[in-house]
Amino acid sequence: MSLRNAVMATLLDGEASGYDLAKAFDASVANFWMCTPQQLYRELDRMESDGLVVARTVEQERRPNKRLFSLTDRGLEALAEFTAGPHKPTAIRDELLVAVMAADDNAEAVTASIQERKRWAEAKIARYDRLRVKLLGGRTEDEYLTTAERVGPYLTLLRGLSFERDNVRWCARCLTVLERRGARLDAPA
Amino acid sequence: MSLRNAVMATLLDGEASGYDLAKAFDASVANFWMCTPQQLYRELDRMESDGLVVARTVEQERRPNKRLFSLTDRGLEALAEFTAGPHKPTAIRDELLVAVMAADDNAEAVTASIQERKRWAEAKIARYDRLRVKLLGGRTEDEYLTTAERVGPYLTLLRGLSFERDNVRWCARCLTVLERRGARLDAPA
DNA sequence: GCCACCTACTGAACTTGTTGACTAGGTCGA
DNA sequence: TCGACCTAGTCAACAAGTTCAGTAGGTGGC
Repeated sequence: MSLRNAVMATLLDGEASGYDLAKAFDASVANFWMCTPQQLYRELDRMESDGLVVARTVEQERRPNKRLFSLTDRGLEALAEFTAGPHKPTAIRDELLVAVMAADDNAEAVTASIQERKRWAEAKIARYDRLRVKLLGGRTEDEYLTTAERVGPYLTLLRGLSFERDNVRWCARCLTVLERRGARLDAPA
Repeated sequence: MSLRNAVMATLLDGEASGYDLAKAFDASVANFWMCTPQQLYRELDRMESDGLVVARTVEQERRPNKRLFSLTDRGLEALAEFTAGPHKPTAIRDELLVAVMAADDNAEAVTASIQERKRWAEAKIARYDRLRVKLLGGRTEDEYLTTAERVGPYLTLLRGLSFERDNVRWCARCLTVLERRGARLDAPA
């Protein structure tokens, strides 16, 4: 029931197609609300029939037509109601952490997975940094935060950034620990 | 399909009832794998019929009977297969972040939510710290990490700890930013 | 000139996850 | 002795999420 709110918050940036939303989610919303494109398309249909968004079809040449969605007043209202209300605690699902919990029986494989995650987090940091620079648009952060119309998307981006940086640090720590234990097991003093 | 792996990783600590698992999840696994008790009970039944766990019923006086589950060899194998394999990227769902993304239209309410989240994260840090002290059992971290039989659960605990500390920092930052903007809007120089 | 990826979706089947209510006795504090 | 919370679950209904496949033309590189 709450994917809609993430969609509406994204539509505050202006009208977008399902496809646009999928890209936007992939680029930054995924940090706090993961979903597949299929979910978006389905949810957008429902939201339209609930009157939260309206679609306008844009015919395109040499490309499939697209439907651009934008928020209605009802949508804005629903979003405001959501932001006012209480929020469920963070729900995380991370298979790597499950694997780490069981790592002691399979240290090598898990080590490889941690290394991969570390690289992946580093790549994500680079992408977020680029997005950040783009959002700031030449202003300093301080200028931006006091003068920009909206700071919400910037604040969520900061959360994603620090989450991934934290990930990198934690991965490094795990690697050190597992490596040392590996050495100890190979040559137990 | 992957809740089972979280359950099996938890059962490495020894046999447990559905109720015990629910508590264990609540205390620490929830950081990387959220689930409701109902999910656990249902999944345990399925795992039993798949031969990954065995149950032994313990009759109790003055208390409902319980079924203690433990890993079978098949379960251990399945877990090893999982830890070896590739892992899906982290999936996060956080309503507060959705609200923050839309915060610019409703700063006061969102500010309150952020404050609440901050307090909640601080409480969680305190609980994790207690768990950590308990796990260490008087040893220094270094001693523990080189000598303990299993370090997996400790490493995941560290991830939870740093996640919540990061949460607290981010909340504080958001509050500062929103407060300053609030002041600016009330008295626009 | 072929392969791979991009735009922009749609559909159906299936698996997971959530919510609420119910059972039933025990313990603990005011 | 009353209400609140703890142990230890079960059941049913519903909502949400995942997976796989398909459509169909366009663009870009080697």
